Amino acid sequence: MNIPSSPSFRPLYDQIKILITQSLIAGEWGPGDAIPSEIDLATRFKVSQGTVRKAIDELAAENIVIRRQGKGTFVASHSGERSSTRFLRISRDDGLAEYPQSDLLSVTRERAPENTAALLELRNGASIFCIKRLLSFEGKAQILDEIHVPAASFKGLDEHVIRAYTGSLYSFFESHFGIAMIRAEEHIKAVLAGPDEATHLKIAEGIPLLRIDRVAFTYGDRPVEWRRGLCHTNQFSYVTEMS
Amino acid sequence: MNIPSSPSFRPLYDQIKILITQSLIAGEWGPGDAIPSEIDLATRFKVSQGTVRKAIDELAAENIVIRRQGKGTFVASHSGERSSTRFLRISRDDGLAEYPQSDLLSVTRERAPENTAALLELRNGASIFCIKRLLSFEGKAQILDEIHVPAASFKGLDEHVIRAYTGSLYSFFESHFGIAMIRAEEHIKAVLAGPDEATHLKIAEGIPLLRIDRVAFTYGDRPVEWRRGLCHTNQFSYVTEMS
DNA sequence: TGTGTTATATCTTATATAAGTTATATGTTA
DNA sequence: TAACATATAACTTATATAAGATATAACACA
Repeated sequence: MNIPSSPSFRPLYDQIKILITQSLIAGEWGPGDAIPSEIDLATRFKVSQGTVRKAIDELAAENIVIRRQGKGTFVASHSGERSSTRFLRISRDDGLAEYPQSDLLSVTRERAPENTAALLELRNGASIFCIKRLLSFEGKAQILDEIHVPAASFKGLDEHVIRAYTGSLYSFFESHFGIAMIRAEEHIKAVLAGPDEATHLKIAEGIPLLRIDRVAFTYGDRPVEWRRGLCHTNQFSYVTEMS
Repeated sequence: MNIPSSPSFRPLYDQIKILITQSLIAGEWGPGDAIPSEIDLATRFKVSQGTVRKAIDELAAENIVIRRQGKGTFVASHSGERSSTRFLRISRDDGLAEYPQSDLLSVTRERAPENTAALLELRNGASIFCIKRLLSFEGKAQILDEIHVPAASFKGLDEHVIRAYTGSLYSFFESHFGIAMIRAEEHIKAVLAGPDEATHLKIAEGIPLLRIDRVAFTYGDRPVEWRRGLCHTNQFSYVTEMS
């Protein structure tokens, strides 16, 4: 029990939310799975259905779970048609965002420099994987990505397993490593294409690009990926909404 | 009443939400005002407090109203410390986002070209105001803005009234024209500084800039502003979050 | 192929208690 | 008396429970 007004006071529904999140962390239910019904959870946690409901409502608002009337509540996943573009904010100026073609350039194992280690909350020099890839829309290269993940959490990752997988990278992370990305922060700047970008994106040096830095988090706000994307925005835009 | 399963079926709380929104459109309560208490609204709309609560919950989630325990529920406003940076996604690489200094360059009355008219849902050639300004952080010019609003909704806008106002532009729009911005969509590209940008931002031509196109909406998803910002991202980033 | 059953989330109402805010009344003290 | 502190009351939203009706989906079975 919790004493109201005590410094550590949390409403019941918030405690339930934490308990559900802990089960997600523990892997009791994986991405795509149905979690127990509201009534079952209410029984399990010895609270009313309404309290469970409020907890699930908040998790649904954060896109951690998906509610489907009549079916149940499911752990959010990056697999599936709609989910694959959930974290992809680049779309064609004229129309809709289709998932791009991904071409793997390299997968290397490296030691995390200070900056990367700090962002991923690792110690300096921790082992990380660095994935380089090229995203193309309709055959035209648009985004050059450099993706860093802690090796400890992605054991067994190499070029072959990535190539063998068809689908988005986050969907791959889910199915092979049980790591679900639920939130990301991006910092965007405008930069000029250097020799490397020019080669891969088949553009001239000095063309302006978006440099999109992202830190992605899994359950419990644990950072598990840092990436830098260089994006050619000739016929594409980075789209976002605010309120 | 509403027949469930009919094509136009809306849950009660959603209908209440629409009614509250209509009162906002009608100006029954302006930005910063308290709306009636949940119990008062429940009486007025002849539904239970819980239903009103759910409607207000959603409006609060959309940042249309702000709930304050013990005080009441207030119409969201761009006035005030925290609110002024609500739509400002540019922040210093090292730290927090302070509200920048604004230097007005010009205010002109123009005829909306096709593109602008479409975005603002006006007829071609409709009268619009065009505001040009420069935003500076700590004395350093960073963003060159070109802002377009329909003249019909912003009667009496001119250089003098803008200059006379201290505070954010959206706060000004609220207090002088009763127009509250509640949502915005942005499309971002990387471009090169041209002569005009170079002059105002005090940079060389060819420096990469973010080009941020925004359409902002008021109650009922009515577009009332289109702006293009050109932003120098040497020491600043465009920051965004997704989930 | 239907048709009913069951399980799920969703919606609506009702009630009660907790907790934050403000104004007012009531002291208490200088 | 005047200034200040404290208690109380009245209002607000926030939290929690309960119960019933409805919408949607899946499945068993005739």
